[in-house]
Amino acid sequence: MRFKVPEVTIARLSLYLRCLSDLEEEGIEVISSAELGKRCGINPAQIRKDLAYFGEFGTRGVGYYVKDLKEDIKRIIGLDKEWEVALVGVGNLGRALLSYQGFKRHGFKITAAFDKVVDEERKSVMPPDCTLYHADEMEEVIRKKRLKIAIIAVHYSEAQKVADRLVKAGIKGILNFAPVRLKVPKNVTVRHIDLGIELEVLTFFVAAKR
Amino acid sequence: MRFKVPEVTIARLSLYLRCLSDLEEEGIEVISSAELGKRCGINPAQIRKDLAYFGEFGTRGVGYYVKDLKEDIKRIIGLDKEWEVALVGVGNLGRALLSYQGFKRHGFKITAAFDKVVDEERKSVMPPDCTLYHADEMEEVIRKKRLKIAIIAVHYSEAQKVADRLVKAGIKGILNFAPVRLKVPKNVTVRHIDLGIELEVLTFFVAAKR
DNA sequence: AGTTGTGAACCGATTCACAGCG
DNA sequence: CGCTGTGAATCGGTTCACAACT
Repeated sequence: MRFKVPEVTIARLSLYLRCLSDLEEEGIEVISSAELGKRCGINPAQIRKDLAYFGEFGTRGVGYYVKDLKEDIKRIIGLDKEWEVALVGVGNLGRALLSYQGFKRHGFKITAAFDKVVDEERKSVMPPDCTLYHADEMEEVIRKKRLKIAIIAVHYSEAQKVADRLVKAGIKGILNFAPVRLKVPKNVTVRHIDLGIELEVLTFFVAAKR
Repeated sequence: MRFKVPEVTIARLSLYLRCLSDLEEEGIEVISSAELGKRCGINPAQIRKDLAYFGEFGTRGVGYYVKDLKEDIKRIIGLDKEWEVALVGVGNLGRALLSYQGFKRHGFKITAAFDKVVDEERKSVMPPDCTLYHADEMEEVIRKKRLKIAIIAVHYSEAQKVADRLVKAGIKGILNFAPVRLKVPKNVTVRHIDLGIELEVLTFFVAAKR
């Protein structure tokens, strides 16, 4: 890609990808940006601009070939191979993530989980391809397995420390569920999922409507 | 408030709130926007602008009184009272949310959970103040309890139907974990948490760095 | 004719820079 | 003097509108 691509563009590509999968299942082979836009609630010009960051994928006068565009977007995002992911923190949230079936569909697999406690209960919730390690082994396992993406699901008081260790071990992308803004080098990407903030935003708009 | 407030502003207020709580615990009584900005990684002018939507809270030449500002922001967001929340879907994710302790700290309490299946296993994971109802009772319970905020944690194929029912029952704010963009009337606020998209954004930026 | 790809216009949010005030 | 509050400048992303192309 020639220029800096905004994160929202990638988020939308991911959205288009899902929509294209649906279209494929419905047996639709060609789609215009106008129609795709209607389906996923995005302005058609926006769709064309998003794709333009990466090349030309459409046929003028026709539209986009669903199957081709789907493959192209997969390749752009980097979903043409499976990604192994590390999970740090096997509490309630961690367990929910471990049993979340959606990951596989997207080509992600949690292959290593870390916790300060390694007991039978936790071991029993591990899916087939995932091993539970003690937190002390984090750097070693991540290096050995060459993992690049990690999910932080620990208490917020630990999150920054965990992030520092992950980065040192070679992790380049972090999905953080702890309610703290992690500080990481710029060559590492972080996405924050903060339930508190989400709920408070809702609260404000609900409370305002009166 | 005089004008339309962007959602990001509220998200940041929520962030400031946390930071102010920390400051309070540390015994710091006054803080400048510059210092607060450094702490939570936000430009100081941004902080002042965000607050300016709602009034004047600082003292020129001094800064902001931590305790006062904290209370003011709480009041602005609508956190001066406790919010009862409905949860739809008691699968893995739903259970994780039920046991998530962070809600209380923010003044949220899940008081009603709904699922198509009402069994002993599910009942056993209910926290003290929360009752499990059959999905059929959704509208009735929400109306009776006057709930305004709901969390959707059902399969994506059900999510839009659930949303429609919630809106009809009087819900004004929805936190949606299902990977579909919900269509709701404009007087209803939706926040989407989409793990697939988050991971794919990470993937892109990680894959790009090579 | 129909739809893409894209420069130009637009819009909203962020940052700057300073006047205003304690 | 120092820091807030804010108008003006800037930036980045979205939408428009049309030329280019099939």
